[in-house]
Amino acid sequence: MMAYWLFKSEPDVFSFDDLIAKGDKGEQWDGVRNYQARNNMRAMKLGDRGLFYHSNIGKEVVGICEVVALAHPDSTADDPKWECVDIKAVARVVRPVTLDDAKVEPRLSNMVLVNNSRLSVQPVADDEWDVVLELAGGTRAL
DNA sequence: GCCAACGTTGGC
DNA sequence: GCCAACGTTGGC
Repeated sequence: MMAYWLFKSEPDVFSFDDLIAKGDKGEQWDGVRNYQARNNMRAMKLGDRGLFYHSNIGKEVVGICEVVALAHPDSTADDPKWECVDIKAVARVVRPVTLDDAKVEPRLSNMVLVNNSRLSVQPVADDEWDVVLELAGGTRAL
């Protein structure tokens, strides 16, 4: 049974377009040094889907990604306790869903994005996922 | 660029 | 094991 997540990235460091450029192999989601975020990645299964969110610039969900490798040690960390999954880009959203959109949508009032803006890898509830995609007007192929 | 919120570190 | 100090994130 598929779970949903949200991956946050500063687009001037690593954007959704950068992930698209990595192709089907995707890219390891390295650099996470937060236990909650790491634990979320440990809980991910192959095929789980995620919202790709641009923080700071845009502050919006711009695309959908998929987990293509289970959690493994982060090659950029000196300590093997830091793990990460690999993700690849799957689709763009038709219309980006901004943080403001999420804040004013009552059905998203419990969303982690709205309530804990600092967590960089977050779980997304099934119904929240549906609402976000509805606000996005669906997805389109890459 | 500021600062609030949060997480981590380290002294006690 | 508490908590003050510090560092980082990310919205504004």
